[in-house]
Amino acid sequence: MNEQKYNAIIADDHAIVRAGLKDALEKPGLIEPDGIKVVAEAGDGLTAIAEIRKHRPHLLLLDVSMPMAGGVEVLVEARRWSRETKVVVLTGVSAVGLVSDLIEAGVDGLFSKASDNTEFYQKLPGILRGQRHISEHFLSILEETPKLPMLTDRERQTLNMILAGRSNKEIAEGLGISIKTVDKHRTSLMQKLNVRSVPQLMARALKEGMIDPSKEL
Amino acid sequence: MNEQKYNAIIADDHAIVRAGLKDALEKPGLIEPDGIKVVAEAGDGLTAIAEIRKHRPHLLLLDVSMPMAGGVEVLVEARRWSRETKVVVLTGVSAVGLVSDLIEAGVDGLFSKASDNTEFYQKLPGILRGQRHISEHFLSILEETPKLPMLTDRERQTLNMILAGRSNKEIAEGLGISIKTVDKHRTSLMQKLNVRSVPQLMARALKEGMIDPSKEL
DNA sequence: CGGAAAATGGGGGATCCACCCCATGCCATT
DNA sequence: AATGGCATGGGGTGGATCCCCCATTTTCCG
Repeated sequence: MNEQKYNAIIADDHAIVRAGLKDALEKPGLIEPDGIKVVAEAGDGLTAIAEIRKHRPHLLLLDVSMPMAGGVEVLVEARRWSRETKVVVLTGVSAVGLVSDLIEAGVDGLFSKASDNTEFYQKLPGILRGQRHISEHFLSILEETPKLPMLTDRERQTLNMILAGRSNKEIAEGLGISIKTVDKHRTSLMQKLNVRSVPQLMARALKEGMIDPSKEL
Repeated sequence: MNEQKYNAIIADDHAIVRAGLKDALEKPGLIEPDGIKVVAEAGDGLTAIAEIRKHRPHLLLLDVSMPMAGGVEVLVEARRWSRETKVVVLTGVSAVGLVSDLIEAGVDGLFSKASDNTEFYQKLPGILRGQRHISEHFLSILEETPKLPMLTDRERQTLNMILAGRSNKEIAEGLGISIKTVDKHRTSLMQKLNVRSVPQLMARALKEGMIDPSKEL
């Protein structure tokens, strides 16, 4: 019979990812000597929550982007119904807000889908025994981004107009100030965000999810 | 000994997906009686293209959303350098423009990451032998025709790198062509999209939803 | 085969941008 | 009163861009 010490639930909207994770978990010797039994899978957040209430597993492998309910919601619900379950989140996105939300919600493990799996394999046993591990990648992200609240009013205004595709001259006319002043704000912006061109600035702002379409002049 | 009849390259920005796919491909009896040998993996588009030029494999498993170069771009480049390679695309998104682009570019197989893998496993052998299979899911999507401006291969390639925040010079180096050619593609792009600057181009691409802001570095 | 479209690359010029210098006010906190 | 941050501008330089002109080759399609 199976003498597996731990069981787990996998929640991800991609069947291929679930298959790969299940294979890794259940393979004896890779993570646990006897493997980890996968008792349920879920392709959306609501199913994930239902399965957690039903099985109350030792481990929940969770994707952040899922239909019906995202990573943070499922994490909170998992905590409500199964306090002993260790929740490990795998994410393909590294938006600052999401990462800090997950950590504040008390996630037990946080790994990037893009990075090498060996880190994931190595840390999982410790997490099952009560340790906590956040991938360096996310820690560095959190440290490198107290830059957003450092934006001044004018800089934020300018940034939003840049993201709307307006040129220096158009922004100057829109805000009723000189082109040189806009240039100054833009230069400060780029320094604070550590970029060297407008396209890079836009790409960066998009990646950080700092879009605010509801700003008026 | 391993007498594997086919070899393959896997391109996906998520290591876990690559591991799962590699496992499935190489497992004897699941897809091919002797399994399919995975000769290389790539985590971004440029690496994928380089590996294709190097190995010229029978099969390329390709993700659509990757850093440096997206699915369509890699597909086109794969065709350029290794015409006999069968290209099978796995996608988590089902944007109409993307799907039609892939089909027009001559993709050999198109499957959804979210759907069950059995369809993928069953159809792969036929694709390796010259058949073509587009998942029903995408065919139904194509019924509702969109109308996006017709972009050429190079233009689309250039557009994606512009959206990543790269300059003319960086794009030229990345694609191995002259700055002037990149400039020409960019000019054509802006004419077709009716904009007059890169920021406007990016803003437009945002509005049309032809960009994925939630991408990891 | 022939033509069209795409891709490649170059010259040149007007404009814009990135980034340095500088100064003047206006506020806050100290 | 003073220091510092923010916002406002100007001058100037070098580089990048935008957009014309032009040419060649490759590729695709009827």
